[in-house]
Amino acid sequence: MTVDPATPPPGRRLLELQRRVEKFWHDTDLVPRALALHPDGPPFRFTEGPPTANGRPHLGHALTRALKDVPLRYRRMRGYRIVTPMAGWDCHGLPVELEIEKRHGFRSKKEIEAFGVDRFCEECRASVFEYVQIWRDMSRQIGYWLDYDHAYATMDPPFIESVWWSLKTLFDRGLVSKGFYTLPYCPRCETPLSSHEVAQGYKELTDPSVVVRVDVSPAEDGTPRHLLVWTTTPWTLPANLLIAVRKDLTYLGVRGPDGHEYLLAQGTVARYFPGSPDVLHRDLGSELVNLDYTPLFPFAGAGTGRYRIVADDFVGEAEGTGLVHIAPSYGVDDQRIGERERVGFFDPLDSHGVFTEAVPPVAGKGFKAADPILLDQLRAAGSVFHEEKLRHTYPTCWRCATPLLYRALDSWFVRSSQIRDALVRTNEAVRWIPAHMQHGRYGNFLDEAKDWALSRNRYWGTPLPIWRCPEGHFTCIGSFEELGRHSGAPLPTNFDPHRVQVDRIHFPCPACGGATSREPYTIDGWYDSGSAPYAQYHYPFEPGPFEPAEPLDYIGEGLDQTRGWFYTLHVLATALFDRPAYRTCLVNGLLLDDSGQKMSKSKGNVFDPVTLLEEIGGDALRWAFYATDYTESARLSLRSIQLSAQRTLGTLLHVYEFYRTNAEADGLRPTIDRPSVHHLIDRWLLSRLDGLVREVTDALEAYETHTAAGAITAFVDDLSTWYVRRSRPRFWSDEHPADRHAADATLSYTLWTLAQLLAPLSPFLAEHLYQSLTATPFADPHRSVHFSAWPTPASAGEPELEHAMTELRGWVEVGRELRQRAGVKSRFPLPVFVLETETTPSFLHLGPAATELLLEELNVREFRVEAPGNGSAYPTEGWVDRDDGRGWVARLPRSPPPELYREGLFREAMRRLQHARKEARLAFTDRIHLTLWATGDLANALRAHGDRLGRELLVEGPLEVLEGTPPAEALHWELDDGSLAATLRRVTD
RNA sequence: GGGCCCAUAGCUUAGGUUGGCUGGAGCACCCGGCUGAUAACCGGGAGGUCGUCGGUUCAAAUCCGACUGGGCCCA
Repeated sequence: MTVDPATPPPGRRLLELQRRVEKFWHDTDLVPRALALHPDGPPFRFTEGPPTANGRPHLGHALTRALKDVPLRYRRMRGYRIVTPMAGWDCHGLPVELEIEKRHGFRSKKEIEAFGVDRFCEECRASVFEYVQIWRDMSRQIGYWLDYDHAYATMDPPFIESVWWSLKTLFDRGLVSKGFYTLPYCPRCETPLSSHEVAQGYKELTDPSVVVRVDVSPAEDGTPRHLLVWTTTPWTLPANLLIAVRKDLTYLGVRGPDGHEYLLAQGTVARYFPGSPDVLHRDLGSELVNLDYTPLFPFAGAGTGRYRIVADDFVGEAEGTGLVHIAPSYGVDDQRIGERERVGFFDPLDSHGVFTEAVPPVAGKGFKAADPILLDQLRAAGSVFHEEKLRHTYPTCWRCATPLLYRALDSWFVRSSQIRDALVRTNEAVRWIPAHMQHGRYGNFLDEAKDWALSRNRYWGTPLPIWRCPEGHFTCIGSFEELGRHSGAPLPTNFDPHRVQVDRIHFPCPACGGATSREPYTIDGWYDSGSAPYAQYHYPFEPGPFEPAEPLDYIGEGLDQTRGWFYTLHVLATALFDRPAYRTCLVNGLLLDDSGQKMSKSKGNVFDPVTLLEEIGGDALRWAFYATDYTESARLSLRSIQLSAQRTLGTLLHVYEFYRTNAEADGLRPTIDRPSVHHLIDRWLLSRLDGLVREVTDALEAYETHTAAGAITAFVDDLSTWYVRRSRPRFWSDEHPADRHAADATLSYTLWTLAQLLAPLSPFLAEHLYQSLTATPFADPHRSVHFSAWPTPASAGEPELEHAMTELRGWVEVGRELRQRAGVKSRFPLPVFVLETETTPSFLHLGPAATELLLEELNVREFRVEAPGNGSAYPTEGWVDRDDGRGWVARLPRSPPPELYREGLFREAMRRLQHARKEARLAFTDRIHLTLWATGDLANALRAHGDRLGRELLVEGPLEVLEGTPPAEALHWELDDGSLAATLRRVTD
């Protein structure tokens, strides 16, 4: 057997073995068989958070999918039945509609309606799965095992019917109702959005920041007086109906440069009047209430015709002037105050956010475009007191990036605020990872749970199943059968509950008999995905694994789902079943690039996971994700990803290659049963291994993937750099076949166990290792690491042995340091290593084998422990020492005596000759003819150890060491003590 | 303005819940070694005000408070 001079790098080899493993899984149809394991095992309930398959996956999706996969694989190996590993896809909503709008160049709903809502929806349906193949490929490459052939889809009629069932259940409990609410509204999509949609779209924007002056009646002495009012949305000024102050704030009347008097809150004066301006008046806010002012833009039909100051506690001094302009149509507080003061609403924008004729100066202008025009007009009128630009985060539409506006609208709601106490209570039963989510970010959010804006004025979504008659009676429909019953004829068997079909259905109002029509809304797509735990099984219409009393055992998604899926699952589970939706919720942090910036398309710092996986493979990427605590945001660069693969997985592959090379040479079979071992280092390794099994088990029980990976990394390092390095000669020694067998069995058993521990973490490498350690790799479709049971520790381990070994390794380090200081290479044996101490080193209790290990590692002939105080026996010239100041002094001679020096020289020569063998591409077993030329001490050294040299280099016939001039074709080396030359020829039989 | 999280070497980080000997690793760097794993391996060196300030304590990276910086969320 020859050594392959061009072994590919670990990254490449990981990818190659992944392909081999994938082929095996594919050819044997292994994945579905693995997913169906343990049909009688205890259930482990899980629901896949459905991604939207009409967009490409990004790296964050790969992260979440890898992390979600680990507990599922682990539980399966522990004998659980996963209920159920069903993939799922989110199909409805604006993202899909937008793609179709783009395709046709539509810019408004009018164009969609002209095109035909039914055709539009058909195109939406057809495009939903545009990228599903890329998603499946990505999931396969990252090793995220789900049943993709039987995935649920939120647009499937059975899914929708379950959603209708849940809506009706909530409706009957009074938790779904219609009202006038101030909502974030996208003028481009012409629909309101929910708070969790808004959360996705905050952006840095620059807006005008303006303080306008509003006239009030002059002071008694005739000095003109003005209120100072701050706004960043000048376009709302035409809709102003009131100005608010806070009762308990002090307001000052300050003399301006023009001599006029300006009113503003005391705490804000410094912001607009530098120095110490004249204070003409001092009033409490309560004294200003009911003061009339002259509106900046008085428009017919607006308000009550009287413009006045009111009081409200939401006013503060932190920003602006402490006087707040109130436009009841355009803000949550504005609406509340407007309703309280009974001034009505004035909303001069149409559904596109364009001003109507009600505001002539800007009629036909979009609300944002109106800002500069209105400002010009105010400047011309002398009403602008102060202006600047303000950079702040402002909500934009999460899909089309249009700035949103808050406006009061008629819409349908889930009254989640009514069940706030229950939401808080059920959250107490959730185990959040990280734990601070429970009462931190998520808990705080629940404490202030607002009503959930449910209806969308859109087309492609689950239609709201509520019909209304002219009298205003609402009928909520909870099943297709019920709808058929109401309409007097059963629905067709292929009934599709989307618009427009469902809009065509009318029936007599059960209350008054009037003709009903469906409320023309679709619902928030987050309601669909929040329904997945029951709707994926068409609950309650078909028998299935869903049990109303049982939360999911586990879900996992990114932090961005706090107000998204985590929330809608929770609201629906609490409202419908009075329990949490999930017992354990894994929340992973965001991905940042190597400079700590959030990865986003606009910054151009995103990795395409598909390309990345093609290059480095799933295990390498997964291992990069395990490098840090996933609950915190992770910095990733291409380099860091490649490195983390190299470190543990690459080293492990090398260890396996080492094992395989030796085992193959000897025709040995791997041992997968735990060997009974006697050799010290074998016992040490198996004790370490038992400890590792415990550590990894504990970590995976606690969902601490990174801790499990870290423990494996540390173990692989010990395995490679101590066990294998220290045991190497045992693997090819013919002198002690029993010992050789023990080493072999220990290593193969260890690799076998490692394969199982790695199965949840790096499923491809684990399978490769496992298969390679069987007699017939990739041959038996019923053998897979992913069918195997999770390993259990075979013993309590030998902690004192592990501890003593650690100490021994510490003395090795000290010894090496001394060697380095003495300037003696490891190849030159030294006579003794002395430890001066009162305490017996613990490794001495392990018997002679431990000392032997130390002697070999340090290449010294004797280890001696002496009582302190013998220091005088070691004159400083001949010795180097290290005193740790705590009663331990280590000593080493500065140089070897002549005989040992010659042995070192001999080993120097050996090493070069062995290298030459390899260069000549000889197999370990090839015998050679060898002639040497050497000078000086070197020649003596070679002659003195000629037998050994001949034996180890497999020299046939007599070994000659000549003096004089070697032939030109000989190999040639210059050593410290003379030159060496050799001719070397393979014996051809 | 409010909330949550984070801050340890140039970079990635362990340790922190339970305060205690000289704060561990890996990558990169410099020097050296090894050679039946070879695009691998081993040792040594240099590199740390453990973000800043204050408090508790015999003793603080660790506990408490404030601040600064970063990230995320909300208003």
